[in-house]
Amino acid sequence: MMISLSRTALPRSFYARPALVVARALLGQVLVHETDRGTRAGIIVETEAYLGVDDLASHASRGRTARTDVMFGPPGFAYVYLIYGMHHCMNVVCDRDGKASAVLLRALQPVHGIGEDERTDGPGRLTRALGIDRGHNRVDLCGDRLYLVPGGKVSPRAVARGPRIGVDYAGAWAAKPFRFWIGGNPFVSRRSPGA
DNA sequence: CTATTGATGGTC
DNA sequence: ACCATCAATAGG
Repeated sequence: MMISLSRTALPRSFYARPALVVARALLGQVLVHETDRGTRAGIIVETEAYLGVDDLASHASRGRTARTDVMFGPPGFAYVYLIYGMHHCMNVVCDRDGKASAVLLRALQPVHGIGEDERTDGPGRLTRALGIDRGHNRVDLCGDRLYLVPGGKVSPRAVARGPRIGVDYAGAWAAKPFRFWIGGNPFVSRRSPGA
């Protein structure tokens, strides 16, 4: 099966919008990674929006550091970091240059190059299944190794929302419904009601 | 089935 | 000291 070429990748203008808009729009799109060992791809079925320096759940709220620098830059780049010493999380930088917002990719529906028994629900499993690690930090998603291509339409009725996972420390920001998933899709993480 | 815990390392 | 996590294990 042939997977789309990079020239069909979503343009930078797709990412140059507020994180909440991009988080919703990412549902149904296809994440593609061209690895040395072949192409791996999956449909995005769960995301979380991180809004900027005021969002206490966002790494950007601690200021611009070597780690968070990419979030403050132009949209359409990957922000990949290691969490709990073991798992990588992949984010997509969005909004305009200078606005530190991003969307965390939390779950995929396997499309190509992913093992039958391999799970893709949860941000750590997602990156492992696609072979994404810290070396992909700052990668341009408008390039030809790691990018997104358009997928099928997701009905607005199918989109579910809820609070983000694991951000209880973020005060009032923790309760805001900034997580999006495709209701009824069996590949969303099991902490998503209606999954 | 749910709840708890241990592994593990970069960031600040 | 703190985590945008996961898998294994213990408990009901």
